[in-house]
Amino acid sequence: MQTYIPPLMNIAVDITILTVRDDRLQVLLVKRGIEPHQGVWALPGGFMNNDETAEQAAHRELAEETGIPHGHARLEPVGFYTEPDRDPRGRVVSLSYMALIPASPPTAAGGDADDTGWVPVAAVLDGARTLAFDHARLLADALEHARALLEHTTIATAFCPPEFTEADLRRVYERVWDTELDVRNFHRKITRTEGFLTPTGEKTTRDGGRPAALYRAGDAVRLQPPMYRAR
Amino acid sequence: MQTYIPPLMNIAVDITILTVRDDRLQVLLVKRGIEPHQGVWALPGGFMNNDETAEQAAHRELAEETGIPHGHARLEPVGFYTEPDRDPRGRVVSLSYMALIPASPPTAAGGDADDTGWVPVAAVLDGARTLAFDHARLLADALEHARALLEHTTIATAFCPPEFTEADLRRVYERVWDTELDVRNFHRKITRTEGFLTPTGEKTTRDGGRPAALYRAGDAVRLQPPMYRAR
DNA sequence: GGAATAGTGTCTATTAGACAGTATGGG
DNA sequence: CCCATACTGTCTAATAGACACTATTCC
Repeated sequence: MQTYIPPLMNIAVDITILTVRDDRLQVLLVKRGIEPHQGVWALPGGFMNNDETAEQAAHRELAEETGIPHGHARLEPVGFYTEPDRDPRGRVVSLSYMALIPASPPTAAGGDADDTGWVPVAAVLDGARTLAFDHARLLADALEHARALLEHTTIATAFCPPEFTEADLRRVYERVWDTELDVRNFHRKITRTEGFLTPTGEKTTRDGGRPAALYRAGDAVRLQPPMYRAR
Repeated sequence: MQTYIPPLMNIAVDITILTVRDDRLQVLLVKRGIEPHQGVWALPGGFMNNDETAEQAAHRELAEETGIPHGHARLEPVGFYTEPDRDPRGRVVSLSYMALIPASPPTAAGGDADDTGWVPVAAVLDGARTLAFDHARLLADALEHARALLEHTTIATAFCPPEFTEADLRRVYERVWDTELDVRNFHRKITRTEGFLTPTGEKTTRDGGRPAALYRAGDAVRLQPPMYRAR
């Protein structure tokens, strides 16, 4: 029996960064600077180096391409993509991560603002905006993953700034699930789930309208029982 | 700017095959024939070839190592494992799949029976049985994935033979979740969930005891509302 | 007082959880 | 009749779903 030499392949990490901006769910994209698909929008990402984990690679690429500093996004693994012909350069397997971040962070503190932008997720899903490679599928899968996480975990607070109101949190659910929720039932659910919210005692200041109570994310990670999407 | 050459790596697929045998949850393992970890039990798997997807590679390795024919196991992707030092031979990224199969299939129709065996999952989790590489972690993650799938999908029928009884299905839940379920509440849940079960009209024949009605898996994939594990 | 936003209470319907007795077959 | 296994009904508790009014602040 002769020695078997296993094939070598490139491994990429691709990251779907989602946020709620302008009351719409948006995804952070970068314009590709090189072929293939030069000038086409794509998910941020890149090849994994030999001395790093996939998660470290994802954080590094995020910092390089979009200016999101290491550790500012809590990355959730989504899945892997292995079709042999998914990259015209040759065999590339992609590992996909997803993160939810609050609206309006510095989107390009280290990246190039011209080549980094928020795009409404709906524009990609309905085909109005084409992405490079199979990134539209990565995005769709990441979105479904995010939707499921909102049901079973308290991760929605990761979409919000450190201090947020009930309405902020509700808008996250509504825009990610693309639905409208009953204000009163939502209130009951999030306030009666132990550890979901920690009241700060502070209130918003604003022009017009009653000030809203501010909350911080609580300790709970699981949402049990879950928050249901439309049956 | 000089041309960037991305690192090349080996990609392995590893498969966690679970079944309920002898009223215990068991996992299909193979004894490694080569270094590293020669003679140690490991999950079936191997390196991905250049012209196949990860799922095709998983089916191929299953057939080669365990005799489970291509397509006889419905493979569910679980996740990826990328720590740089997880394989002493060098950089190997593993893609993990899981499948649930009925008890007592031919375990080694194409594999070597001496090197293929069922091991109680509990023996691995409690440390009584050591696995090669980080396969104990892959198994633990795959098990958690299976447990969650049982909650939200009708996949438990995949553990059962084509025709099965309520008791068969209940034992699957009980052994995967490692819990005891109330017979009556379980009956209500599975019979009132549209599309979970299709009655065949047949009954078991057996020595002693009332014959049980036989069912086939229904059309439904999602279990909505879910079947809850202990709160 | 008007505009804008925040914050809740109640009734009903569905489902889960707890619980024990009857039914059917073989010997 | 005894044994073994299958099958099911009811009451209660928890939670989701539907629904509308009051509260607070700014102008």
